Amino acid sequence: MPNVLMVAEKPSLAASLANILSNGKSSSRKGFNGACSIHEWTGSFRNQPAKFKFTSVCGHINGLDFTGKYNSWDRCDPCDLFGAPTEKKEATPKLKMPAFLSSEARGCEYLVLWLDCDKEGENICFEVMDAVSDQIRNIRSPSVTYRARFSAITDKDIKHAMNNLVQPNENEARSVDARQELDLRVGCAFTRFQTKFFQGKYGDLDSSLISFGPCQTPTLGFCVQRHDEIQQFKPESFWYVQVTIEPELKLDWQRVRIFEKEIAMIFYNIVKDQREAVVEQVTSKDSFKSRPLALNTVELMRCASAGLGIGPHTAMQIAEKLYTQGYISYPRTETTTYPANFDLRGVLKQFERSSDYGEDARNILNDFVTPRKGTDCGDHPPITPMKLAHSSDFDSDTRRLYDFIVRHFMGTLSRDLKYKSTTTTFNINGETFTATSNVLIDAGYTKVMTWQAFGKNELATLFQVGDRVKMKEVKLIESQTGPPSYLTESDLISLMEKHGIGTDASIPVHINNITQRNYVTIESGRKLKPTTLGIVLVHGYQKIDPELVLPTMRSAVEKQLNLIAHGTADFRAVTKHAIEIFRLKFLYFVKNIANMDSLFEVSFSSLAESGKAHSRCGKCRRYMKYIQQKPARLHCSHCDETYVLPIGGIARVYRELKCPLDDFELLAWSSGNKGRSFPFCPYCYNNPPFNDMSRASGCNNCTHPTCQHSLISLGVSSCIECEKGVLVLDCTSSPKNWKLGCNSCDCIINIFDDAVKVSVEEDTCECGSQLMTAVYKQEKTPFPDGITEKKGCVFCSSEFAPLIEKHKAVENRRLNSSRGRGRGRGRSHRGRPKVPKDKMSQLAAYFV
DNA sequence: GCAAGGTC
Repeated sequence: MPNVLMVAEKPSLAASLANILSNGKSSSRKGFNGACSIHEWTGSFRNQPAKFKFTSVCGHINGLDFTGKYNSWDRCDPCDLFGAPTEKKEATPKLKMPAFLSSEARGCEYLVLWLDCDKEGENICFEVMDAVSDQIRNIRSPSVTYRARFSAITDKDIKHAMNNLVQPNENEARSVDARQELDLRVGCAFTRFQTKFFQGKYGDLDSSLISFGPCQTPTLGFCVQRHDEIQQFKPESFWYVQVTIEPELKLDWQRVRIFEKEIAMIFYNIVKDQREAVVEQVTSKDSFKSRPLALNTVELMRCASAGLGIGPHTAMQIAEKLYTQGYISYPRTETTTYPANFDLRGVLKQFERSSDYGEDARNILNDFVTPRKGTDCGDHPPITPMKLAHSSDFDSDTRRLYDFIVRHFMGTLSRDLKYKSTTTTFNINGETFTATSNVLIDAGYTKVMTWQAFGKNELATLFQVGDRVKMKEVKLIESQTGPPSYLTESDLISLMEKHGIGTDASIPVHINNITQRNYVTIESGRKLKPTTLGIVLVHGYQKIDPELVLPTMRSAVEKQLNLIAHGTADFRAVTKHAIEIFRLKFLYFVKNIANMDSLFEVSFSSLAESGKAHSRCGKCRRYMKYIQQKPARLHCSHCDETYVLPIGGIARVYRELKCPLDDFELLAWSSGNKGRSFPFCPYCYNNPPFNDMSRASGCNNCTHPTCQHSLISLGVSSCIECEKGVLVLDCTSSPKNWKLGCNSCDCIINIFDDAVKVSVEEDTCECGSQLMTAVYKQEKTPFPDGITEKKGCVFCSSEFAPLIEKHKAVENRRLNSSRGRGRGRGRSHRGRPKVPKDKMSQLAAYFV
């Protein structure tokens, strides 16, 4: 019997598709990666009996990244990224997706791809084929691999797809490859360039990363555009005639308002001395407010933000949780219409006995209305409740979001809100005024969606044509137009959706990004207010190349990519062309960065004027400034050079000692009390002097043969906790505290408390460690017979044992040492490197 | 330390 492997885009879909195709007769087991399940049954394939295996991936198997040095910010020019080699890497290594798929494909003859029917899904099809090609022969053959095309997760649609299998569309898949490549190259090049440029110049930038992206930047652009409208807004005065009649009712003027005072005065004079208003016309009409469409992701995010004050990122996290706990259906969908066979009543019935929703649910069941027809995007059914929850099941936000989903669902099955609108027209000496009265006829869906309830404004009196109504007061009122408010998050989501910026799944990510990067802040009412940094960036792009921030940029790129998807253009040609355009844009941006910089200059303070004098520069001997804001840096304003410092912790001046190589004053970095610490030279830290010393190294990694702070002078033994580290004597807080610190991991061993001097000797113990000497004052010596100085091994000498803090770890090492010794000595990077005989020739070889 | 797109 042939074996057929079928793969869906996510575990939940594999389960429901298997259930449909097996008529509920599949058996399930968990896959070895812990995330995916396999559903198996026997059925028929191409008119013969076959064994089916249905499993899934978790989205993309691979992601795109640069190779080797192109991932380093320091080892390549951002401009090189437009031509740098790239490679596919496992998107989530811990899922072991390729290995999992390959293992499940063993023994299978056929592959049927049930990935989502969009371009990303088509791309994942080829990722899956690639992953199983070592198990299934001729994977590219149209009689081996099939593609199921389905537009709804219904019995009928899925079985129809199974009976009408087609082939995966390579063009669509390639268009996604092109998008990935373009986004990677453009995003990383711009991000690295502008981050380095501005961080190297300004001390008070409140962002450790100044990112650029084809989605996040236009998203920020929307927020800044509104900010600009507010800034440019000029209030205008206007006037209107306000008539109050008896009984107390203010009428609406047909001219609404007039922007010239003199003209407004003319109308005021016409009306002001009148005593009566004559009713000219009374018209009534029935009006409706539509019940909502079934709920999709974007609408859920909009409502959560605008109605519940829950941001889209959080809203989706909560929805995800509600989904995995079985309270709601799958929360990521664009579809706003219920499938034909959806058991709407069945869902409602679950709420019949609820104290919160019972009465409404029963009313709706008794007066069932067919829901409105929305759009079927062929992905997932709309978001609906799946089972009744008790309010004690959830925290406050979860409860509110669940309540919204339940009420929205019931709202879609309710009647429209119906009301009667009556407009009365008054004539006052030739000027027309009106009064409108709305009378509720049927609250409809607002009975459940109470926040949309109808604000009544029924008139106390009903008028008839010909009535003469007594006027109480006439006023000429002056007012001013007001500026628009900042963009609400809900407005922003709508704008992104309209311009095709991001997808339902990535919209919250982009909004989150621009807040995390300090480009916008979220104000009350979830309004997005751009920060100085956000404003300056967008204005800068507008000065240099407005297309970089235009919302149409994304759709223009999509248009190019669609040429690939439709097979009308070659993948290589389109990608090459698009990359070249952005490369030129990048070069132009770099060349004209001064235009953006002039805006930064006004808003931020330069490194030279921020920070405080700290330690001396080795080149000019002047004091450099210490900028503590992240990322911490030293800046020499005379040499106009910036040196980055270790992340976190503090870097203090280390006894005014100097690096023998470059004359820079040494600093002692410390991550905090009892934490890691080491001395370092700020110049060497940024520009490693030796080939075997990597960037961002302290003196404890320096192979200078004679400097008293180097690894050569102070290294004691290989680390007891990690593979490649060396324990180095750390004197930075001596004589208060002596310790051995690993130059690679976090391992710290406190030694020789109260000693006045500790040193590392030239000779070694038989265990391979360097011998050490500890000197104490007479009154504090721990050694017997009043001896104040002793030489020995921190691991082997019995009189040292009580003076070493990390006994347990040390013991472990002892146990290991006999095993590890030979190995350790043989490897040059382990243990303390031997001091070379000819120091000068060794030194010469080290210099780059 | 970078993008955007899937999804866990």
